[in-house]
Amino acid sequence: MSAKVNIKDIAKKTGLSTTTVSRVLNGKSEKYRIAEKSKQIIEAVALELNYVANHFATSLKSGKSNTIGLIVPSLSNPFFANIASNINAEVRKYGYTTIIVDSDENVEIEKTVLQQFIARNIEGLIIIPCGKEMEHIKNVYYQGLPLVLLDRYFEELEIPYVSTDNFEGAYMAANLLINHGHKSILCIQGIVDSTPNKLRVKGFKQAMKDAGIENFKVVGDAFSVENGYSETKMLLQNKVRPTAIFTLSNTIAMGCLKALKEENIRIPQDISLITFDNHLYLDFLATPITSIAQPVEAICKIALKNLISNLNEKEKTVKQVILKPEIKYRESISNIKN
Amino acid sequence: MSAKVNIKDIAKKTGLSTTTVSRVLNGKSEKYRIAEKSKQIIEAVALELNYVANHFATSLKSGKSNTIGLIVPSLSNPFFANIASNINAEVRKYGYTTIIVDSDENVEIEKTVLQQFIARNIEGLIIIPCGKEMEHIKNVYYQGLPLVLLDRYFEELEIPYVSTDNFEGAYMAANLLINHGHKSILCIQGIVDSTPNKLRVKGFKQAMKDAGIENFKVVGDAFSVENGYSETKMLLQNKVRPTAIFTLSNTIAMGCLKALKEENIRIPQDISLITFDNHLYLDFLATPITSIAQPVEAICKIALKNLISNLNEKEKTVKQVILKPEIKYRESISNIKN
DNA sequence: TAAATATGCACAAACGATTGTACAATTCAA
DNA sequence: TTGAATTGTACAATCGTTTGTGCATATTTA
Repeated sequence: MSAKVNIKDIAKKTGLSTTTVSRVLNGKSEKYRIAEKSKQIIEAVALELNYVANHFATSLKSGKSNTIGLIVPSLSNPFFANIASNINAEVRKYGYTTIIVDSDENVEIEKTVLQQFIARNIEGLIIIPCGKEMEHIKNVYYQGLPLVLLDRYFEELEIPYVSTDNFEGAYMAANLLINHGHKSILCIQGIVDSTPNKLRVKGFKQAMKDAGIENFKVVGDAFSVENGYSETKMLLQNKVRPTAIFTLSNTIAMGCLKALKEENIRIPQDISLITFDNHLYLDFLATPITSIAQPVEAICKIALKNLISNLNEKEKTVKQVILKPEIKYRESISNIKN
Repeated sequence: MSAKVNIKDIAKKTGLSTTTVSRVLNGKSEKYRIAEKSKQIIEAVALELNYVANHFATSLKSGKSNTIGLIVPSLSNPFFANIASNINAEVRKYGYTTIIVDSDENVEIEKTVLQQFIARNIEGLIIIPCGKEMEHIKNVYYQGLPLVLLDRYFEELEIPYVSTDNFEGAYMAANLLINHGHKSILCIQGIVDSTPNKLRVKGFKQAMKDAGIENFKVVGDAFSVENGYSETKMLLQNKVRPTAIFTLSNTIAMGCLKALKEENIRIPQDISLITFDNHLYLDFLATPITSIAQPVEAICKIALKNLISNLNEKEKTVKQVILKPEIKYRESISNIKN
């Protein structure tokens, strides 16, 4: 990188002091009564030399970074990628810059990134945690860093979050199956210890219980395509199969689909399927898959509004928001009533 | 944010100087013969106070940021999200941190982000440009910032890039259609001025020409779902329809699919379809869509290897790499020969 | 015309970390 | 016992900005 121009270079070239240069370049020429002529000269030279203020120096001095950090567990998951895209656009509206990092569903990476973010003086943090540990997040929160959890949160903490009503969503999904006469259902779950997963499983079980159904199973352990695939494969080894599957994420559904296809199991004739998370492609599948859609845009907007308001005020208002999911009715559930 | 601990706090608490603290914390205690006892005390206190070095100060002093910037046009496009995820993981292996930013297919945002990256002293840049302008990218490149273009590049410049053989890919795709007897083909393109688009269109046209077919059209103007949708909708207004469609990206294909479905056009019975870009879900569609797969992982790995080698050496070696695409044969093309 | 006010700008300290060098204290050799 | 060598640490400058304050010079007022 060729030597970058700094404020000193401009000062030298214009014959003015760095003070004056700085003031002009920060739009404070009025306040400090810099002569119009000086102002123009400085601006011209800055333009000519292609000056860009060193962010480190600025931030070091001001303590402000104008940056919001975003940690997502995996950008290759369209659900999270979509969130990242939304957050990115929304953050820009507020005049901040987003730094997005992918933690790869790895708590250690998550911790490291958190440290880096702190070292970079981020002003606010939006995080979709891996979900296995919370100590490090709790720490930075109590140290005063404004943050909002997205999607995955920790029920027992007072940290702000915006998420979907996972219990309700799962309950709705299970109920839909039940209402179509399904009495033997398999639920393929994601990360066992994560709150959304726990609540989804809880909602699922509650629906089963309320309907007096005991023939159900919950398997799996990751929000991944592989997990959906292998669990479905294993399922299909058995002679006795459930009549319906409920996958707790779009990635799991994708893996499930793959396994079903390999074994030539048709949806919904041979088995019914419903999944958490919506996506455009679900409409175009061999059988469009009924899904529980999370209000992603609203989640992002609210999270950011929440965060920004905490950024500006010294007092923190803790807001924990749960939004209602919505069923996208498609054709993957067969009615087997009687 | 409660006052962060700095090196001074540790110095005060240990009764040692900031110099000594800094040296210990940077693993230079050997070099400067810091007493083992001092070292242990400092390390203990740093741990206790939860010290994190201020990245701005460090970088300001050293001029190093240990950061690679990545600009993608849209994270909601799975193709780019996937690249981001790959790059992120790959960069970590080299000990750097990735900062990902979404330019929203907006050149102005791209320019702004570039400035911010420079202000943040990024050491290397990977960029998938919006594709409409190149001046700003050219400038930073010639100022000495190591960078690699991904996917979209500029043929006439000597800037390094890694991309797919777009001409070849499109030629293969068109040829596949032709070999199945198609003589009336519609191509829905993306951003008209972008290199990949131009080359794909060129490959498409060349195949047509080589086969002596003149009944083809190229329409559209964006790598977006909307573009695919509206172009297909418009197409379907006509009485005379092509027998096949070639979409130049997965997003366009998605929109096309939507329109076809709305109009109850079946694939491949009523119309055949082939698309650029591969994705897992293409396998599970009503009719699995044949696609031209780009070697995403390889692209990312090579790009990064390329970038890192330029990071370490003062001399820049310009590498422009074109990788071969691959056809993923699925069931969306009907044979209408004779 | 002298005093008061306004105008335009620069000095120097500070942000937090790093580092060449200098210096005091300890140990060693003779 | 004294000078040399070794050991352990601190001083102070520096990175590029920002900013409170103060000092000239110019302008206005009476």
